[in-house]
Amino acid sequence: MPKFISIKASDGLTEREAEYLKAIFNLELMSKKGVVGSLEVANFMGVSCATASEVLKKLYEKGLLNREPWRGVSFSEKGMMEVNRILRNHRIFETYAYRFLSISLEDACECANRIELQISDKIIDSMCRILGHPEKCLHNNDIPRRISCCLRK
Amino acid sequence: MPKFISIKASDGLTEREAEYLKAIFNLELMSKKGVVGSLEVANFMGVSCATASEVLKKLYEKGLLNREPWRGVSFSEKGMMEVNRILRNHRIFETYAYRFLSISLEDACECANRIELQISDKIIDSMCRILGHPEKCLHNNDIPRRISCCLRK
DNA sequence: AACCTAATTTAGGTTATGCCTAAATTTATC
DNA sequence: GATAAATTTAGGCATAACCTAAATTAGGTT
Repeated sequence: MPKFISIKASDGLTEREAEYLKAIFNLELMSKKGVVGSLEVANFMGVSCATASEVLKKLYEKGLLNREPWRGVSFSEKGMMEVNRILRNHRIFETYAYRFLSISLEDACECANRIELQISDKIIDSMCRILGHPEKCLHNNDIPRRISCCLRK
Repeated sequence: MPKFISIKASDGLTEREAEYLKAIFNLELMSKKGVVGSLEVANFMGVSCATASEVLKKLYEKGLLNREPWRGVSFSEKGMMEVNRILRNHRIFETYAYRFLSISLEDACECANRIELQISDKIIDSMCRILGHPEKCLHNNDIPRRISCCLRK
């Protein structure tokens, strides 16, 4: 009879895996080929190629990435949704903290990084509504919408 | 040259260790003896005595608990500060989410549990100020103060 | 004082994450 | 077609969180 129920991270994604997803997202933006290789990920994350390769394989096995071995990875439908959810959480929270809690840009961003995986959809949607469903964050990046929240005509 | 700096949890406390700290806090409140034993912790956390004992020892080694072997543990100065910080974060966030984000009590509490370790002092202090430095949370528990924030005369 | 029991601790083992180096493999280029 | 660069596999290591089984200790009983 455990009286204490432990809280799990989102979707069986570890903190670290989420960081890799964000790395891949950034690299995909910059890259000309439509695909991201393990070396790029390794450099970005500061780990060895072997490690990067393993992680990419694992994220593929979790259905978050498409993978052509020896060529590279790209986001699957599911992976794109996941990374969008994380980016949305980050950017809405950051914007809210800046505008309503008088937190500096850097501090807001730093804290967003730490909670973006754990914070609940309901809270982000509420912040989003209060902010008027903004399209851009403070760094002028797009804020992904959630359909059930952002029905801005 | 890592371009990505990973975010660490507070004070080298793992998520799980923080849960144990909160368990000990609750048990200390309820207990008549001034000390909490491994069996109590084990039951509360839903783990074996052996596991509880190990964790208590580790938290002692980290300076968060006083420990009299074969008798039990209590909070050290440092441990009390840590658990107060966590409770403060939880209770301020929860109250803010309920009052300003129209989140239900249960949802607010559930999310507070997930972010209480990661959220920054600055954000909690800001929420605290906006709430007018409340003394009690929604469950009518005391909200620990931070000196630099809550100078309520 | 010796005993017994219940609580506690130690010892040794398991699984999963996240990393590594070194060795193989494939792709691409000259 | 050889060779260099990128990628992957194989095998290892450390740490977190657990476990069971075996010791150890404290406290109450006779």
